[in-house]
Amino acid sequence: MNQIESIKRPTLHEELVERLRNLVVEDALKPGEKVPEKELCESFGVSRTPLREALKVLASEGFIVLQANRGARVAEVTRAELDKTFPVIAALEQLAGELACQQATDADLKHIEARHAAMVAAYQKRDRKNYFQANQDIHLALIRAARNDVLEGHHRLLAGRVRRVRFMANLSDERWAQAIEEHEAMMKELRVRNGTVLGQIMRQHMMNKYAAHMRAMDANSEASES
Amino acid sequence: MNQIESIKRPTLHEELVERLRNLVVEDALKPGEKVPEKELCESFGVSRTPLREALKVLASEGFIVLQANRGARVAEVTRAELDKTFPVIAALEQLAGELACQQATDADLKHIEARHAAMVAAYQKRDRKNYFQANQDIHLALIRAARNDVLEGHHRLLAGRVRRVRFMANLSDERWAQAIEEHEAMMKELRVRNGTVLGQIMRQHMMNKYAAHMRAMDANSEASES
DNA sequence: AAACGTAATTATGAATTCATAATTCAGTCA
DNA sequence: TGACTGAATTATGAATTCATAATTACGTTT
Repeated sequence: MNQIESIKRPTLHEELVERLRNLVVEDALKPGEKVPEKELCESFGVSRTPLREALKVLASEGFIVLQANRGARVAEVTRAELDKTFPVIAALEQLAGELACQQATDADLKHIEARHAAMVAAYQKRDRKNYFQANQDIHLALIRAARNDVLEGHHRLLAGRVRRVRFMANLSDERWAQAIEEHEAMMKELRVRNGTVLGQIMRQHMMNKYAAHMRAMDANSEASES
Repeated sequence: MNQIESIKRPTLHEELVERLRNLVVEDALKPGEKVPEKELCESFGVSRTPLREALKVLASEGFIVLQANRGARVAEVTRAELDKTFPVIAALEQLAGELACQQATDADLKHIEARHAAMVAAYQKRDRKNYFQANQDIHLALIRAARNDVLEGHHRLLAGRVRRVRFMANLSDERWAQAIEEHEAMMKELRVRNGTVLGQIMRQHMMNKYAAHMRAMDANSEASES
């Protein structure tokens, strides 16, 4: 009998890790804010034990910070931390690009082509929402196509840490156009399965994205300081 | 008043994470083995609560595997997993090499030179123990010199996962000589702070190490099967 | 004797309880 | 009035307790 659909009743703490991480990534819990242990227990209808287990895991993933006897706070995403994180993400994306060219199935390529077309269409309509969605799909699909779950896991963690920043990224027209060009170049290399070059482009693409975010952040903080 | 030496009394579960991880990495707890919750509690003199919190963290780091209602087992390090892990480590080492050339202090360089000399000396005496130690020091120092704690953290996790394999690696004479050559090449680039090339060499060095391990493993399993 | 089913035991997940560190707040004194 | 002291309150870390799932042991049946 083949696994119909293995009945998975995840344990409470696993469920909680998922849901709490979403609260952080989705920005329902704001950076620096205290994680209200008691209220979360009540709203989830669980006792403190599994919730605290989940907090320990979230802390080891870097989403929250534990202070002994002083509870948990949502980790701040500082400029310094972004400076450390983006290069690592970029390096992983490079590897993903290389592996994807070796490992991707025809179905993978087809799917990525489709999402790429959708992304370009969204760009032409200046439809930010669908652009972001398609963009994210493409990056995820490329990671997946690399068929390396260790890579995928570490990438997901790091990407989660900076997701908030990506959300608020209101990209400039120039950067938007440049991003599209970079994606076109990526598709070109992916089609001929040139992993080395695709990897290089993906890495550079991520670093450009990073630089654009930093410029936007600096501009913002200057504006608010004036 | 400047922090004299902030009194850090780590919480029990933090302490436990450290010590349990060491048990796994140092191979005191063997892969596939059940993690004896009760006995560990007794030997550490703590209750189940902090120990189980620690287990959750170890699981999220991939060192152990939790099965609902069936306890924890030490994660197996399968061939498939090594195939996934080494390329990621290699990619991170490449980044480390690049950053180290930008960020390393003179003290860093001096320290690495010293450890390199010690490693070569150990090689000439065919002193495996000191060779391994110096080798590990060099890799760690290069990572540290990159001054990127996100990179360092992820590298440490991944390296921990495969440490066991590295231990049992009884490297061949040819591979040993080749490794020394690669290290010489690394030092050459580090001295002139050529990050791009150092990164490439470090990545390739790690992949060669991986290939050597795989050959050794295959040879071993063939031998035991015959 | 082997295989199945059932009861007893054990181990696990989660709730609760307990001890103590941190915080709040009231009262005192400068 | 404002800063400091110390009691009261709250929150946190850890131990204990409880309910239940999993495993083992045992007896029955073929």
